[in-house]
Amino acid sequence: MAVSEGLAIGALAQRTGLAVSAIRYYEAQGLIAPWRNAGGQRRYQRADIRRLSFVMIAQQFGLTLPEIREVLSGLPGNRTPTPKDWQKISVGLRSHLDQRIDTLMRLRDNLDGCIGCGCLSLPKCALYNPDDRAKSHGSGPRYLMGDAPEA
Amino acid sequence: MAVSEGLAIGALAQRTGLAVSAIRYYEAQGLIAPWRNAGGQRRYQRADIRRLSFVMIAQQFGLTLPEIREVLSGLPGNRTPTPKDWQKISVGLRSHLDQRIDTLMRLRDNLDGCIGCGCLSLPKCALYNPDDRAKSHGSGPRYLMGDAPEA
DNA sequence: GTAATTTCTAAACCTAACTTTAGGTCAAGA
DNA sequence: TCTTGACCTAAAGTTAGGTTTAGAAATTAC
Repeated sequence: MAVSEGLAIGALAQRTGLAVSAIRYYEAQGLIAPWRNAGGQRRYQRADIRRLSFVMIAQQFGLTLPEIREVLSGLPGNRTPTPKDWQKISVGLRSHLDQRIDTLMRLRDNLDGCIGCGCLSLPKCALYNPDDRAKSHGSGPRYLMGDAPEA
Repeated sequence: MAVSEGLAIGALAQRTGLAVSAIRYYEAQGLIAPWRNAGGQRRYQRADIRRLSFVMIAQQFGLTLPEIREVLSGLPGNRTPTPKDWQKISVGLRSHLDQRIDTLMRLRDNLDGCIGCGCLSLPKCALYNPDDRAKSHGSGPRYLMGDAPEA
């Protein structure tokens, strides 16, 4: 009944649509930091709903959890973030997204060229060296093109 | 010295830039089918260089290995694929790529709206329900939005 | 006051796309 | 022929992003 006992993890899960296990996992990854009540259970602020929403959106944009943590570190630590604060860090997302779109459009253009010439033969094909490393740490052949482990 | 003893796996690896282990893995996934020489070693056709190139390119486009296998099944099985054959299956890639670009552009537009309003609060935010399931089986919260396991 | 929920931690499991390791076989050059 | 380097298989390890399980403690509901 107290105004500010905070949300239990289950309640936060319901509000965000995330699984309880996912929320705990995000905490382990440093994306969210609840406090503990007397019994050792996690309690969250209402602002954390928004924080997790941001995490989910950033994921749709293709950011990894470490990247999202980085972006979130742009929020003030000493007070509840304002809409202005959120807008500020959202701008970073926008440029990330722009880059991804650029990359894909470049790939598409190259593919158009290749459909025309039927090449697809290495190393002549332009598709083969789209000169961006955007995909470098995703899936796909792990050590392709200079991304090899040391030694 | 025979004209057609085929490429050993190491040679194919060098031509494509793939790791030997990756090529064996692709075989296990049904993406490529070498024959065996008398000693049981894998031998490849020169056309397989192009086949693996296609695999790598399709991966950059975001296709999974099963999807790539599916696309490759559009090639003739009884003869070496011609440039025309490659062009034919490349068209499918083009539409896949178009979809991905569309999705991202839609996300970007929504983000622009959200930067304006500072919302990011569920479930009002448009970013939250970009009404496409493109991301559904990628990474991210696994059972988000109706993608739950049975029972 | 007790039963039913929630929550807790730690550790194991999951998928995709590979790599690494271990123990042995094949092939090519001197 | 002998030796080195390439190749073989099967199984285990890796990373990201979580989920599942097990056993115990806290909370809530009646």
